[in-house]
Amino acid sequence: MAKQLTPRKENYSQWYNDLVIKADLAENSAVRGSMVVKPHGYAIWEKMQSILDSMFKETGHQNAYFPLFIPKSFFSKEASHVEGFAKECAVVTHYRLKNGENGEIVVDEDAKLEEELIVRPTSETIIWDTYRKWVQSYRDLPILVNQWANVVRWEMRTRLFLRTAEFLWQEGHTAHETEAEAIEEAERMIGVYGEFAEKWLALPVMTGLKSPNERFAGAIETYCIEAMMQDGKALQAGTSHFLGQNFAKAFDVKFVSKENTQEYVWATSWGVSTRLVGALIMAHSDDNGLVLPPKIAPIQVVIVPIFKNQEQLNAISEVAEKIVNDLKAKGISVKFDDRDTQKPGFKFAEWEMKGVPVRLAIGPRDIENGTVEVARRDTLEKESLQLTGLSDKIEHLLDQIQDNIYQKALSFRDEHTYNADTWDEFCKYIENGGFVYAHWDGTAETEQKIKEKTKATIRLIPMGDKFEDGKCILTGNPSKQRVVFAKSY
RNA sequence: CGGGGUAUGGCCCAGUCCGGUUAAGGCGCCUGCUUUGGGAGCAGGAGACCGCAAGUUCGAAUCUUGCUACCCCGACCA
Repeated sequence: MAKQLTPRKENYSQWYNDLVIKADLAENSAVRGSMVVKPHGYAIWEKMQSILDSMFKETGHQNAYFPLFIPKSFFSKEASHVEGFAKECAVVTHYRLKNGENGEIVVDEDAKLEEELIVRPTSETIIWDTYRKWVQSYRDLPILVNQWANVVRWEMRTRLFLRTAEFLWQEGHTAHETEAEAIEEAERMIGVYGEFAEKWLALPVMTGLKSPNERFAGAIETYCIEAMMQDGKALQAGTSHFLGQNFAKAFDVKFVSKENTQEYVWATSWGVSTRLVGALIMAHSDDNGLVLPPKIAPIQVVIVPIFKNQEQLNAISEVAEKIVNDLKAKGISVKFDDRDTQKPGFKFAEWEMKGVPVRLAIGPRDIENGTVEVARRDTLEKESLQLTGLSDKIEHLLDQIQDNIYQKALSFRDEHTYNADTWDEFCKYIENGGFVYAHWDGTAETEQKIKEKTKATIRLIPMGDKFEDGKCILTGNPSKQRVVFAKSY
């Protein structure tokens, strides 16, 4: 079994800390908790972006862009929203620097802004202020808009990928004529996230509702997908919120209905972030580095030539180029690593660290025999294959790897998912790490007490038909449904 | 904001208690030769005013004082 991959410094392997991402923190506290996403890490994010973006468009959404800076006054309009974010906002107070007395650069106190600007922690406020101007009639609805952006949350403690001060994400913000339509939208989008996680990231997720404690600031209902990492902890991988009319009322977004009455619009918002890259890493990696599901891997196949001299390389290149063309024709992304500055063994290790799903090695021996050595990243198995029909086999192999990675994560999750009916059982399961289905009396106080005693929180309340009478694990009060508890990131 | 810890070449770090030649080692980097089917070997080389500021001293990485930054644990959180 892979070692525990918690994002703590003592567990950072080279691949995590240096190859995929580097937290090049400046000496200065201003970039505390920010991250530098290096090219390979960013390529993974770009791939996620392009897939999600097309899924959004298939469900009728369009992209737009709203400002980075939000006037402070916008935040006073929705009470619970500001309460949720006020403690972690970066605030712009001045717009100019000047030379100080010792040749230092100092803030020019004369250049103080009349109204401070908030660097967006999320864009609800500025978007709803804008939507007010866009909506007059039911004919203007729905508004189905998504934004790809960076946001800043001045967290007291940061963790690489999982909780950085600045992160990249997408945030969808929709406005609807009816409550039912908005709820349908929120549920549709959590479904999109779930499908994306399972089919593309090979990441099994549970879908459900957040308890009131864990709900998004300003939301009526928060839907979420939760994934299990290799240490048994839960990671919230995406959320979708039904916002009711809270923001419409706060920002006065009204429309004239078919019946000629003034109505407030119904809203949703939904988002996923670069945290998904962290999820991918922590769910699938092993001691040799990343294990990328083929569908999300920026490079799916790498070809490493083994040669002693230029003539050998030339002969190998000829074969390799044909393979490259065949694979590209099938839409498979492939890299021929013909660097002469590194040895083959080094390249094997390096591409494994980067998680490339399939590696082909071609040496003089293969040239003679008309073969290549095929190595798969997920199982580290190697076999020698004939050149004829190779690209079909690789195409098939990529599918197999995708499926195997998913199945492995799924059985891991199943093996670490329990039903608990007594408090002792509950504590034991939580202690060992994993998801625990248990009865809860539905009160915030009980949830809080359980958190204090065990560090476990309610990750989600399952939706649908899994109702069952029982007694709360802590208080013994009646409960109609089991909820999922786990320790989380 | 509470509690604990750390700061020495690009990276990991020894040395600090008990002050004393040129600040040690490993990784990485550069050059040459030999190598190349799982992270090469040997030889040579470059690279550090020891976090910042003051103080004590003939002499400070080491002792004193102040400051700053970062890390870990908690509250907060995608």
